[in-house]
Amino acid sequence: MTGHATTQSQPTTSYEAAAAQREARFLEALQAAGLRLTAQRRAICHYLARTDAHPTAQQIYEALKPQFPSLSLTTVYNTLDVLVRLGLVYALGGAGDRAVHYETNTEPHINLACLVCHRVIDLPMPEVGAWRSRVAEASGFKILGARLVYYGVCPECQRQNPADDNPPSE
Amino acid sequence: MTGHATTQSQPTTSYEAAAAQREARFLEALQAAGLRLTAQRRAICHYLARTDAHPTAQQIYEALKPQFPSLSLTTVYNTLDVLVRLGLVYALGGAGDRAVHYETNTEPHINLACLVCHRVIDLPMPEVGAWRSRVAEASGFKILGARLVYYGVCPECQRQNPADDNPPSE
DNA sequence: CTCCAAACTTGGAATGATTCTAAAGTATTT
DNA sequence: AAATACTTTAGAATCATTCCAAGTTTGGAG
Ligand SMILES: [Mn+2]
Ligand SMILES: [Mn+2]
Ligand SMILES: [Zn+2]
Ligand SMILES: [Zn+2]
Repeated sequence: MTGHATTQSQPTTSYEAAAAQREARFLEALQAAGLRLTAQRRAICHYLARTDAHPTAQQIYEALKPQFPSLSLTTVYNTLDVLVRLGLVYALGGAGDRAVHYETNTEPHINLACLVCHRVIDLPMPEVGAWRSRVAEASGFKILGARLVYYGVCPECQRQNPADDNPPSE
Repeated sequence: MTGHATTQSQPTTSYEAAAAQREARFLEALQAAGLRLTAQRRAICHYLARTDAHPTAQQIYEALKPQFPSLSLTTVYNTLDVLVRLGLVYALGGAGDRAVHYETNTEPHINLACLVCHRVIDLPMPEVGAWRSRVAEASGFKILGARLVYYGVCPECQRQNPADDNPPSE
């Protein structure tokens, strides 16, 4: 949408277009699953469609609370559960903190979790695309999501703790 | 060891030989890290070197408790932390239960976690071997472990709950 | 061999993310 | 409008994991 394409679609616009599309996919899937599109669910999908930060339930809650004071953390958990069960969002597990980080980027990639600063970044990796179906076929599993994560210490944190050779474990 | 090789090493023997070798690697690494080889750590390494079941801390504790009544769950956690920090064991995260499952198989493979029965099985995948270093190089991360997991429903659990389309999420 | 300090283990208490529950709110259907 | 089916919400309950203080064990110095 908004595809003026004067010379090239502006970064901002193209980003928002992609986000909107992703959000629409979420909402359609919820609807298709027979669920209602409540304001809470919309807000959460809106947020998820626009982050690449692998947030925790708590982070989503805090981000939305100001604009949506009645929102409850339980609803965030419930909605994430639904989205994970529909395979729209992946549950990645902890990153040094004890909270589950969620992932909305279903493009083939590997995640890198820093056990020190608890950030998770993406590393594109097209080869990964082939695995899912291969794994499903080879195992007979009904696959709902993936957790493709390498964990360790990011470059920044390595610089800040050159001596410390003992970061937390999970 | 025990390499009689009458005609071929017996399955049992070869399995035990591999396990013993893996255990030795654990113990050597602990020692190399300047840590003491206590009876508790030995017991835990012995157990880990011989399972392919991706156990939780609690499961390890319960398995060892009868033979080692004084063992404490805290020690199991502490030892797992050490092993994870040394990169000898990987922390895989939950499998439908809320507990972290640990992994001792450092051969390149993908894990499949069943969200219903909470079992995790291995799927060999040699290609995976190349990533770790590739990922490290591309990102600058110091990598300590991996969590290469697809989660869903195993064939057995699919059979038992044919109708149920809604397994738990994490 | 004896003694000391450092390294370890242990049981119990504390933490805190996630789950559960019951009550109240909202949409949908009759 | 009333009944019904879904949802949200606040607060309590869980329970895996972490923290802590105290008691043990270990390796080495003397
Ligand atoms: Mn990602
Ligand atoms: Mn495995
Ligand atoms: Zn970091
Ligand atoms: Zn199963």
